[in-house]
Formats: sequence, structure tokens, C-alpha cells
Amino acid sequence: MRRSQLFIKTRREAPADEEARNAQLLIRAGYIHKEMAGVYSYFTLGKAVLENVSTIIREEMNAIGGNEVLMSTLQNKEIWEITNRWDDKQVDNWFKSRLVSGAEVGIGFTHEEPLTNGLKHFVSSYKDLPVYAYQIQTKFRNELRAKNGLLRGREFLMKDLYSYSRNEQEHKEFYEKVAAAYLKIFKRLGFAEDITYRTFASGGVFTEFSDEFQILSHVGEDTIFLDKAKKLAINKEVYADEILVKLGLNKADLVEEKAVEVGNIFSLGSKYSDALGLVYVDDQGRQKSILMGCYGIGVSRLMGLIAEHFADDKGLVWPVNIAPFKVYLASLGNDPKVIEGAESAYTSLTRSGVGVIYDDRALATAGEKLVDADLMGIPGRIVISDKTVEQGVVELKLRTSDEAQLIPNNDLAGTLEKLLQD
RNA sequence: CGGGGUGUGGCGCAGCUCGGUAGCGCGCACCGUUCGGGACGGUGAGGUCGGCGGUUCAAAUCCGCCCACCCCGACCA
Repeated sequence: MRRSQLFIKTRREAPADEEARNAQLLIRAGYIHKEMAGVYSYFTLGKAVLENVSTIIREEMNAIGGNEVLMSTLQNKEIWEITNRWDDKQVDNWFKSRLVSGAEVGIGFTHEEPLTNGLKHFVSSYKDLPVYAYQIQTKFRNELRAKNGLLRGREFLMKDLYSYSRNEQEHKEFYEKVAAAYLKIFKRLGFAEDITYRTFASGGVFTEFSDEFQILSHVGEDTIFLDKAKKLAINKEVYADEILVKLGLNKADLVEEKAVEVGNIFSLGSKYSDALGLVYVDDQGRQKSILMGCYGIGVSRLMGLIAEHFADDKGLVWPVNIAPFKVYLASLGNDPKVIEGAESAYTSLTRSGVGVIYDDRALATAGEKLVDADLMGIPGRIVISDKTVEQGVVELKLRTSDEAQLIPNNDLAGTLEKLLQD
């Protein structure tokens, strides 16, 4: 994409109404726009990052048998009354509205009820199970207080997966598959394995514990106690001596850390399926309950955490596979030979399928272009100038390095890909 | 929801204590000089000071109510 066609403009200063570093940087670099507290829009670059994060999640969900769906945002009150989750006394973070007729509708904060209800049309026999369905969709939760930029909003992008299994064993197997897939996802998103912890947390009504996936970070809202050797952690909310004994954790081995909850998996038993009448008939003709699980990942929260986690004093630093573009191509000066060189590099990179943003702004100074490349956090930076044109090379610098190198013009894409690999 | 803070052109701020008809930087437009780390000079456009009400000859400035935003706490199946 040409920078001249990108409508956003970067800013020198952080907005006064954001304290969170992730929001400050994402706004300064033009990725997101704040609409109101806890509500953000995603402009071109931000949208691309969300897509890239989503793609990784989608690939791993598909790999374990997930069906991607897209559930409605507007919710029919009737099915939520059946499970007793419509009442504001039961669920206090609903956004609700009304049809012109006066009928109440909800704005979805999760989707167990509608999905379970919808599956009644397709599931009746043991042959129809198990079912794994997930979506990447905007959720709405009327939080008492939004904070921390993208880390806690009232509207946010979430991946939610729901499993429907025939028995406990089948459920447990899938549950563990999801747990493994989650660890894979966080690793692919660039988080080191030693800062990601599967964490015991309160389980709610159905099981004693649920599993949270926590990534260590000073901006975390959660406090966890972790056992580095065992790669396990326990959330402060359930931390107690008898629980430690039960989990086989030794108090002396635990370290207290702040962490961000990026995923959470729950066993739901048959509460919702039974209530909504989603059951199956086994091979003996007996009617059986279906066991459910739900598995969430905060997609936009992850984007915020990645921004926060990798940023340096010059701005954002995206891991290669989630950056909106692989390389920032900047032409310095308006010498026709430089323009020609930059245009040809742009064409050849684009043809090779390398995502490139080409800063072709004739009126921008060299400094502005270089500063923007850093602020936007694009992994690679290619500079075309008088000097490079003379030598028949281009200058390449990685965002994470201080040193530039000159590389030959031919096979630009190949060299670049190789360098970005490491 | 309790406590604290803030609200002045697109953005960041000063002015408010001691009322007297709005200022700086960035950005934007035009001209010229520049062009490897957010260039420089000149000219110019753009706000009626979060909203409503009150006090006063006069309100960004004083008083009241409301709204929004930020931080801490509570909360976050």
C-alpha cells in the first residue's frame, strides 16, 4: 500500500485521555481511534493487525476440528430467560435495547444460549456429536469501568469456542486439545513460552477449577502465583493452603506476578444444554445429556498486550507475523532516480507477495518517514536514497536492530524474507 | 458505585487564585529555502473556552446542577 493513500496521520504527542501505553502508541501511530471509554475503532493498520491475530487463532481452531460460525449480536430474550441469564440481577453487564414494538433485545456478551438453541436443529443422535463451533466476533459487556486501553473495553473482539461432547472423557480430551492449541497460539503470537502460564482459577458452578491462560506483564490486572519449574500457576482469587495441597503445589516454589488473562477455558457440564433441551440419543436408544465447554480468547486484548509488550521508546514493535506490513519502504528526497528506484522496489516486493507500505509522500522529510517507520513498528525498513541508488543497493534495517545493511537490488524479496525469519 | 483529577481550534497545553470581549506549540493552507532521524523563515485560516442555569455593567475566570474522560478502589460468570 502507498502511504499517500493511507488516510491516517501519525501524531507526535500522546492523547491526554489515555494513560495506557498500548492505547497511547496505537493512537499515535494511527492504528485505532477512541470513540468513548472502552470503545475503540480500528483503522487500516489496526484492522490488519486484528486480522493477523485472528488468522493465527483461526488456523489453530480449525486444526482441532472447529467450525467457524458468526452468531448474531442481537439476542432473543426468551432463550436467555430459560437459562436464567436475562435478569440483570443474574448478569449485571448486559447491554439491552428495545425493538420499535417495545420488545426487549439483548446485545450479546457471550453465546452459549443461542448456539445451543440453534444446534437443536442438527443434533439429535450420538452420530451428530461431538460438535465444536467457534467464532471471532465483537462482544459487548457493560463493564463498571473500562481501563487499560485495549485490555478492558466495553466492546471488544473475542474468539469464543463451544464444545458439545457425548461424555466426560470426550469432553476432557477436547478440553486438553484446546489448552494445547491455546499455548501454540500464544507462542505463534510472539510470546515467549516462559511468560505464558496455564493458571488455575475459579471454576464456577460446574467444576472446581477453570483454566486461565495468563501472560506475565506489569500491566496485568490479575495476580497469579506461579511455579516456574512445573509451568503451572494459580490465580490469587483461589489461592489458599488447602488448594495448593490439592494441586500439588509447594508454597515455597511459588512466585507472585502480575499477568494479563488472554484466554480462559471452562467446563460447563450440561447446564445450558439440558435447560435448552439439547440432548442426544445414544446407540442404545437412551436419551443423554450433552456436556459443554466454552473457550475464550480476547483478540483485541491480545493486540493491546502485544503492542504493550514489545514496544520500545521509539514506538510499536510488531512481531513479523502480526505486523500490518512486513516492510516499510521509504524513498528519501525527490531525486527522480530515487523515486524510480523506490517505485521499482515497491513493484517487485508487491509482486513477490511481500506486504509493503511504501512511503511515497513527496512532501514528507526523511526524518518524518524514518520516525513513522519506527512508530508504526513495521518489522523491516528499506530506504532508497541517492547513496543507495548510486551503489545499486537498498538499505535494510530491522525494527529490532540498530544496524542497517546494504543488500543488492536483485532478489530483494528473497533476502528480506530470509532476514525477517530470524 | 465510592474517592481523587481533568475538560479552552484537529492534537498537546497556558490563561482561571486577583472577572474586562482568548494565547502558545504541533498540525493545516500559501510562498521561499531545505531534504538520512518528526527542517527553517514568512504569511494565513481555524475556537468563543464540555452543557445548562445563575450572579454581575461585564464570566474561560465566581456559584449551582448535569455530562464526558482519566486514575485508585469495588467489580470483572
